[in-house]
Amino acid sequence: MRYHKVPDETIRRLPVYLRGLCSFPNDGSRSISSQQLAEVLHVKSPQVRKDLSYFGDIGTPGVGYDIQKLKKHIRTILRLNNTHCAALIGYGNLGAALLKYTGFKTFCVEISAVFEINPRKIGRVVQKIKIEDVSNISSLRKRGISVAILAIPALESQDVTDKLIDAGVGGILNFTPSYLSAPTNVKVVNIDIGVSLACLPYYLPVGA
Amino acid sequence: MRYHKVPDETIRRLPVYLRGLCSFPNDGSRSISSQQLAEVLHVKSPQVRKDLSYFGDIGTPGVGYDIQKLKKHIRTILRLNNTHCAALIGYGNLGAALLKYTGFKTFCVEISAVFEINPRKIGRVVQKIKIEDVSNISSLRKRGISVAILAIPALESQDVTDKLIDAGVGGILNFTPSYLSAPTNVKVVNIDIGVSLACLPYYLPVGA
DNA sequence: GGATGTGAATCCATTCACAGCA
DNA sequence: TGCTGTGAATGGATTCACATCC
Repeated sequence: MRYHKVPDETIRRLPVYLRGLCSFPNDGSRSISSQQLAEVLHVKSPQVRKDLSYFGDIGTPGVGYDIQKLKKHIRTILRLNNTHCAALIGYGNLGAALLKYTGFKTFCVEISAVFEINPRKIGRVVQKIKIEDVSNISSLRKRGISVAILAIPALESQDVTDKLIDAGVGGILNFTPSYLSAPTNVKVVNIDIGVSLACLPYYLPVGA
Repeated sequence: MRYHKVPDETIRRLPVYLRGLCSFPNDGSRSISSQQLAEVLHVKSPQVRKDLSYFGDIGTPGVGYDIQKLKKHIRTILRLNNTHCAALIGYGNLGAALLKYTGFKTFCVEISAVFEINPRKIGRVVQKIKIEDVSNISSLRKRGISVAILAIPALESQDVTDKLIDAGVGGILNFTPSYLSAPTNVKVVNIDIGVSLACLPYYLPVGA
């Protein structure tokens, strides 16, 4: 296929496809069509085909996609072949929940370091991980950790972000309600829980 | 302004604008321009203007937007004038964190009921709320609760969703990694934590 | 002068429709 | 025949540029 910039939206759907494939019976047929996959995930089949086509000819015309090969292919694209270690910044209510969250396993991502500002929490061992002072963030580069999850109060978010960037972190999952300023080579994905909830009442039928 | 369908993206930005306005000094100038607001929130100023223009002439040419009036206006649009009560389904790690989450206050949304499947948790009182059996979900309609937060395992998600819809819930914030089938008059907003994290490695510089 | 509100233009993503291959 | 891969068409949302109004 000729060169095309891969849309962010496509990248975002690849993990969804991967999870869909993982939940597929491994024993039965070895192949799956774009239509079958689309049906399970509630997306359109041309979307699946176009998304995958950005990365070369992965499927077989007349047959479909080999399930195992497709899984491997998506993992390779997303760089999820070998386990990624992530740093969790902030061990408050949300941080603690994220540390126990099991939904990262499918994607071979694992939280392997936890940082805190609160001195009372530093040094505690949680889920076999010793909570470190945020000043230790600078050690992330030599520890090979380049992904971070930010679950701290908004006020400190930019300070800590700067530290993360200094430490060579290239991807940040931001749970704070702040815009994080970062260079273009650092990817920030925002999850704004408050905003997501605040949208709902708008859609309620009038009178409810 | 003539009739135009309001894009979902616009609705999603309104809470962001609202939060931005709330953090603005209340004492100083009474007005704010689209440019000032855009700067704080890191969006483009024509975007702010177009978003707001969907709802009539809110601003004053040559002056800007009256901060207090704009806040009130956005709250009215989003139906956030009076406090909305929300039901939390699932008191696991994530559910517990969400119950303590303080980021809903800005938007006048408050969790006022908690439901669980696990009998060991039912009856416990957390944050002054007594955890109820999921079978009680049917009581939501007469309790005037029409928004729900779903933080349960994927397996049960559709079953519980059906219960919520039966109970008249019109908006669901879905933290499960499943597609929820719902009628068009029920709004589902998805937060897929695993997928959001799984996207990050793709953007890392090669070799990292 | 200065900032809004908005049609027009642009950009981006989704969907279609079909050529080409197994 | 059946399904992929893809250029073309469509559909939406963002951005521009300017007429309009305080």
